[in-house]
Amino acid sequence: MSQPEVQMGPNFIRNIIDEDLASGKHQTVITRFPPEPNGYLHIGHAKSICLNFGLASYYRGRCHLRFDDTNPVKEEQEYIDAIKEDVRWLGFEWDEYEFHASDYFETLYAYAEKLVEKDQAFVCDLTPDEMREYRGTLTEPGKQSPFRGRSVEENLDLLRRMRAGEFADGSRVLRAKIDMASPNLNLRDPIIYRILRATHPRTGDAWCIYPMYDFAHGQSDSIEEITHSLCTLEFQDHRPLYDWFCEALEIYHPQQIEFARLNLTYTVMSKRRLLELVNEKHVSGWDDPRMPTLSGMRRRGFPAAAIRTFCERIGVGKSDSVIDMTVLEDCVREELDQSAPRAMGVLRPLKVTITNYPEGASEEFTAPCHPKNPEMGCRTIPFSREIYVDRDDFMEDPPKKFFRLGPDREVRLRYGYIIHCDEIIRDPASGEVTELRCSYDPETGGGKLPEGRKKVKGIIHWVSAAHALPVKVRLYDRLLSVADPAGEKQRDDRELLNPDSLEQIDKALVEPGLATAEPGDAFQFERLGYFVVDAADSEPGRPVFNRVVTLRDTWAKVAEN
RNA sequence: UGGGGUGUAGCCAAGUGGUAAGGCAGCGGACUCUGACUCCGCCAUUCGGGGGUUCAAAUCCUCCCACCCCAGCCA
Repeated sequence: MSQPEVQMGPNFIRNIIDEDLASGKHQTVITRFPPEPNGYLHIGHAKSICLNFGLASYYRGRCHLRFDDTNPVKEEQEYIDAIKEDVRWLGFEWDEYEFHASDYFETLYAYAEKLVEKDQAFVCDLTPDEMREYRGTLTEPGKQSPFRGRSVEENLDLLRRMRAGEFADGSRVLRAKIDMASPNLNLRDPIIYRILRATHPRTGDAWCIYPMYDFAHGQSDSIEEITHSLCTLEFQDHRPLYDWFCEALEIYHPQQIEFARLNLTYTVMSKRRLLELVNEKHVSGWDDPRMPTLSGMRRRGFPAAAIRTFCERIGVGKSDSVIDMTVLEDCVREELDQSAPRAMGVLRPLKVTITNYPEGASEEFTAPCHPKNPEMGCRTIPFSREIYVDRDDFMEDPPKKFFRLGPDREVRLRYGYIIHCDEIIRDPASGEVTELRCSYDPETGGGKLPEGRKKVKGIIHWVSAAHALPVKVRLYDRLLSVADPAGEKQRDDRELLNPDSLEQIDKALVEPGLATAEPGDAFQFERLGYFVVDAADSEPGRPVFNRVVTLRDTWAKVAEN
C-alpha cells in the first residue's frame, strides 16, 4: 500500500502489538477502519484512520476499509462514496481490501442458525416495551423471556420464516441465550437479528432481516482475520459479548483494543449532532468550512498533511480528553507556512493617497512568492498614487508600541516605499476617517534604506487602488461559543452556536495576480493569515477566498492588555 | 447505589521498582522588509488523596475520592 510517511510515537497500542509480535501470537498486523455509512467522516474519524492505517504501515501489515452497513434505514450510497473520497484525500490507500459487513450477510445468517442449533439463541416475541421491562436495570437483574424455552426445532423454523418474510417488521427478534442476570447489560440475551423491510444500498431487497452491529462487527473482523481491532472506549463493555460469539461460533478471535475518542474544543463530534446542524441549516452542508468534517476542513483549506500531523501530535490513550482547537490550527499553520505562496490583500480598505507621487504614474515592485523558498519564484506588484491599506493598520491615537500608521508616523509599505502620514481626511458627517494623505520617500523603493536613514519598525501590506482585484472573502471562526459542549448538557446545542462563526466581506482587495488562482489554491495574505480559493463558489477570474486560519498575532495579545 | 474504564504541568502524553521523555500552550531573549517564520533559554522535588511494602514507588498492596461509559429491534 502506498501510504504517506507515518510518524508514530510510542503508545499503549504499539506496546501490545510489540508483545504480540515478540511472543509469536501474530506474525503480521492487520487492522481495519470500519465506518458506518450513515454520515460524513469527521476529524475524530481521522484519528482512527491515521491510527489504523498508520499502525499497518508502521508494522508493514495492512489496513482494510470496511463499511459496517448493517442498518439500511440510516445508510446511503452517498455516504459510502464520500467516505472513500475522504480517506483517499487524507492520504491512505486500501487497494483491494475494501469490504462491507453486507458482504458477509449470508455467513452471518449461517452463524445465527448455528447458534440456534447449539441452543444458544432463540426467537423472542416480546414487544420492545416488554423487552425493556424484562431487561432489568443497572442495579437489578433482568427476567428471562417467556419464549426462551422454545425448542431448537421451533427456533430454527421461526428464524427461517423470519428470513422468508413471513412476519411483520419488529414482530420478532433472534436473541442470544446468555445471562439475564449479568451485571453487564450487553450479555442479557442481546438481540442479534431484527426484521426490517428496508432497501439496503448494496443488497437491495434481498434481505428483510438484518444482523445487529454486535452480531456483525466482531465476526466481520474474524472473517477478515483482523489481528488488532481498534475501537473507541464505549465498546469495552461489548468485548465480553464478542468473546462469547467467537467462542460459541468457534471462529478466529481478533483482539479488540479500545482507545479514547477525540474531542476538540468549540465543536461537536457526534454524527447525530452534525446531521442536525445540516438539516436545520445552521451550516451550508456537511462540507461547510466551519464543520469538523473532513470535507468541511478540506474546503476550509486545511491540508491533509496538517491533519495527519495533528493526529500524531495528540497521541492516543484511554483517558477522556478534550484537545484544544489551537493545536489543530497550529498544525495547519506549520504546513501552510511552508507550502503557501505569499500575496497581499486588504480586508477592510482605507484609502491612502501618496501626495508627492505623480498622478497617473505607476511602477512595479518585484517580490518573492515565498521568503524562504526561492524556487517558488517572484511576482510583480503594481504601485501607484492611490493605494489601500487595512483599517487595522491605522490608529488615530496609537499607543507607543503600535508600529503602524498614525498621525505624523512613518511606516514601510511591504516591498515598497516608506511613507509618512501627513493628513487625515474625515467624513464631515460621521467623523469617520475616510482617507490618509501621505508622502513617500523616493529613495526607499523596493525595500531600500538609504545610508543614515532611520529604520522603520512597522511594515504594512497594501494594494494599488487602480490595479487591485475586488474579491469576496469569508472569515470563519469557531462553530460553538463554548469550549466544552459536553460540560453544558443542560443547554440545547443551538444555544451554543457561535453567532459570529462566519463573517462575509464582499469587497476585499487583493493583488491582481490572484485573478488566475485555482480552486483549492492556498495563499498567505501577508500579516493576515492563510486563505484558500473556495472550491464551490469561485468562478474563473473571480475567486472567493476562505480564511483558513489567521497568522499568530502577538500584537493582538499585547493589545488586549 | 451493579458492571466497565480513566486520573502524570494550562492541554495532550511517555513512563511497567532505580530517582519525572516529548509535543502544544505560556514566559524571557535573539533574528527579521510579514508584530509571521526560525533560533536560544525557562517552565512538575512530584505523578487524584491517605496509609502500607521496599535501601528505593508514578510504577507493588490497600482504603478512599473525582470523572466518563452502559438499561436502542443505533453503531
